[in-house]
Amino acid sequence: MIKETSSNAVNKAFLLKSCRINGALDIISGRWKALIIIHISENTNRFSLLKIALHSISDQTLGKQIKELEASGLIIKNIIAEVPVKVEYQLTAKGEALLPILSDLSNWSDI
Amino acid sequence: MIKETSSNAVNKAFLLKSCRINGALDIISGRWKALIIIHISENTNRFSLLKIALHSISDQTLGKQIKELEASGLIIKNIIAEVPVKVEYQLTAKGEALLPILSDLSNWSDI
DNA sequence: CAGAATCCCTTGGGATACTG
DNA sequence: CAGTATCCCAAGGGATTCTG
Repeated sequence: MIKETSSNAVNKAFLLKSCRINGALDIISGRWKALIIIHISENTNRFSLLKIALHSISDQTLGKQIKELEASGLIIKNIIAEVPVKVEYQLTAKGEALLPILSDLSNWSDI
Repeated sequence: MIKETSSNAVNKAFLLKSCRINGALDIISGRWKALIIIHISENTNRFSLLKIALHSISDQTLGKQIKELEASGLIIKNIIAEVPVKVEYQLTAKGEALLPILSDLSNWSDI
């Protein structure tokens, strides 16, 4: 058994960190995901509103990206039983927590 | 001419911000880019060292990602005229500025 | 209105081999 | 050592059409 040196500990921590960063980037690096999150945070929170806001997106693509964001636990959908049916999306706590990071990224790209 | 209402101003600012976020994500969302930046920041700063650190990467892919990071202004290469030639990469100020954001992302993905 | 089904096409990343 | 050249494949995203 190899003794756990501090170097090993650092490497493990580093490895873990690396994995998490890639995971995080996987979650938000879809072509529209960051934008969708920002829009929802500003109450552009319905399918048709998002479609207008992201004017060059197709139904299909918007649907997919929304689904993936749901699966990642960043947004949840509220189905309001009216006729016609109405659906609103909102950010989860995790989704909210992403907002300041996106803001940092936006500022960073100005450097 | 439409008068510049505060609503318009907000929309413009929002649009600008959106574009920047997508630009930022384009820059760092390559499969290996965040990892390469972190490794270089910890002095894993040569082609062969990076290849070892990212053990499942091919020469070709590593070369491409490095080139794109250079083109984005996140890293620069120092060619040291020895025989055989030696090349070291280092982060630019912009590259350095990305590190805390990547750290935030890493922490965020734990939520 | 809010999507799902199907089909298609571009692109990112990988394998292998070669070079200054 | 530090790459480049060529070729290839899977997958993400788009267009169109259809539905509860």
